[in-house]
Amino acid sequence: MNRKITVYKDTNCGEPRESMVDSQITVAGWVHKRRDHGNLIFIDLRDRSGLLQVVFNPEFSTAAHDLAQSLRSEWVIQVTGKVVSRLSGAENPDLPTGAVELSATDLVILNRAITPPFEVSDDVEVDLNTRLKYRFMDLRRPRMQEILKLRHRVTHMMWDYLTEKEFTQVETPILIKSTPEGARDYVVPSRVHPGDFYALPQSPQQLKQLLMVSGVERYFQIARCFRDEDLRADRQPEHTQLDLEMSFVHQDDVMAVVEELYTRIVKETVPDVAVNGPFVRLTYAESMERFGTDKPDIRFGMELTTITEIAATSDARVFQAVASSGGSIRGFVAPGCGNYGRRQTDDLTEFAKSSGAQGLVFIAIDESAPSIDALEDDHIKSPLKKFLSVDVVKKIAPEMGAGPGDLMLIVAGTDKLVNTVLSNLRNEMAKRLEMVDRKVLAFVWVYDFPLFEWDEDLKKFEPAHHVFSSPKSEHMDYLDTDPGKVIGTLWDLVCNGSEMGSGSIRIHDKNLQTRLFNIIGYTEEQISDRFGQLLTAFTYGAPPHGGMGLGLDRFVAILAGEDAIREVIAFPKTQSAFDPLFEAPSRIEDQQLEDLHIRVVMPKV
RNA sequence: GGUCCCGUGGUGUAGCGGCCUAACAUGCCUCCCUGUCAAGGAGGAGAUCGGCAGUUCGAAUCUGCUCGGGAUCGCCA
Repeated sequence: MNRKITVYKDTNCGEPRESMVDSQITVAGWVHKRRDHGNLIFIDLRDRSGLLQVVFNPEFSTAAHDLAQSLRSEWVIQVTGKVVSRLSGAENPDLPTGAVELSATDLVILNRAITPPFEVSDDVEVDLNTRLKYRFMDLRRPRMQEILKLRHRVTHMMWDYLTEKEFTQVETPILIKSTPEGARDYVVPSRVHPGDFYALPQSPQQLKQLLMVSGVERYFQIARCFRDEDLRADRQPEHTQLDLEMSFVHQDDVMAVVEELYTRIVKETVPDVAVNGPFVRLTYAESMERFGTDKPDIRFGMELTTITEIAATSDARVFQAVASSGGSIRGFVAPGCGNYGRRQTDDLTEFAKSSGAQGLVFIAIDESAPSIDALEDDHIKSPLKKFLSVDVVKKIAPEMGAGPGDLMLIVAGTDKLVNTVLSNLRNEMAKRLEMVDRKVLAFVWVYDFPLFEWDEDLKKFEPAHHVFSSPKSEHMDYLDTDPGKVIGTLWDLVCNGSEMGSGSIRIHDKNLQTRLFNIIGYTEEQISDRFGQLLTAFTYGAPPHGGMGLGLDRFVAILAGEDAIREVIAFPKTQSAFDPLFEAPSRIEDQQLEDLHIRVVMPKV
């Protein structure tokens, strides 16, 4: 053993094995646990590689043993000694190093620690505020170390793979210009230009398109993006995305790159998780029809069925009214839930209402029913039973694919509402019925999104995705006649029901881009102020190009099996966008404000 | 901005109108202990129950407001 990792240690705690018995080693790390037997002291020493049991025995070194008595949790020490086999029967099979231990001859205390706020261990549940306030301690936990390493591996593979594919990484500025559409900007005052502000980028969108005009051809960046919007489990004010853009490509070229990259990452980082290949492809229309959402979780069935016409033939007023007003009646089958009691169905109704539904219609088919054909009145349970004849149920059930013992869940209303409610309800039922296989990653490309969405409140078209996406060439005519019908060359990558990223083929023509801005109601002034640089660039020879922005935090969270992205971010913020460790945001000095030409006006209480 | 859940020694929980001058586990401190690894044994310190106001003879326990955390709707091109 003649190696040296650093001046402080030549071996990592997690390394010693039987084969190293009799070697003289020096390790350094944190006191994980001490067990003091008086004349014999055991220390579990921890570094990032794992745990090693160190024994202080006065027979080998009284000095080290005496000093070891003072050791406490989380002290930082350096120990030299000999690797020895453990006494027979004293091995610890739970520890990779459990067959051996370090018989200490020298102990150096590198630093002491006050009593930690919580134990550095995976099995203690600690209040989130405390964890974040002491994030430096929280990150010592093996699980958090593992996540940090996982995240590193993912970004490393992105660099490697994209480099292999001849992408160039380019950094774009963090101080850019506010373009106040979409999310709220984080804003930075300028000292040099009184009254003027920079904004932090919501994404490097315009910059990467400019890089395409610059002839970079293949660009990527692990880019930080900022949005001043309310937080969620899967949303932080700053998040990281894999941003990439390619010239001379069509949709399939971009998808191929991302699909290969993501598949490779999943296979290498979480080999025990199954990933579907090739990724499923669904048009937006098909996804909405079958799942009621543009981010379908396809790990389970329970797909939606439309029964507007059949349901309208029943005596149920709700159904008749919705059908005649152009709404839809849709539902899905919860298999084996025909025996749900009042409490369970009430619960589901409540859930549906919380998603915006007026109500939830369910039809339960008793499992004693011999078949749907032989269905009798007694076999049916439903709040609308009075209005649903056996004949109507006999038509609805086969249409929806329900059999004896099943529960049909039906919602009526506007298309949008029905889809929202049913897709939420479908995910909820999958959770309740434990139909979700956590060892599966089901990737879906959802493509052919409409370019615009009609905003009922503002009475105008809004970009459904973003303003730079190219309309399908065959839909150009609709731009003037019926913008709502225009399909864009834009797509999302979805995994297990969450959006992992979105991409599109961009517009590279000034006139077309201007037409789109006009459709969503931007004035000439707004266009030149916010997008002038891009439009100008387009007049100097812009190649056709397209690309994607892919959420890194969500991807790592999915790989790690975490629900909240804050678990995969080293220093995240709380739901009120506060950092308990630094206590940011905070007041600044009056002098700073003065330098920035800023006066603070506090809100009235 | 709305709705819901949570807030008790360092940490995690119990208590949910008087039995609480607040319990348990763990951590912490002192002492004992040569084979432990959830070490063990003996002893000890430590919270007025997020804050404020109210109801009540009496509040950790009920009510209102407020602060903080979380989930979610709005929002997030």
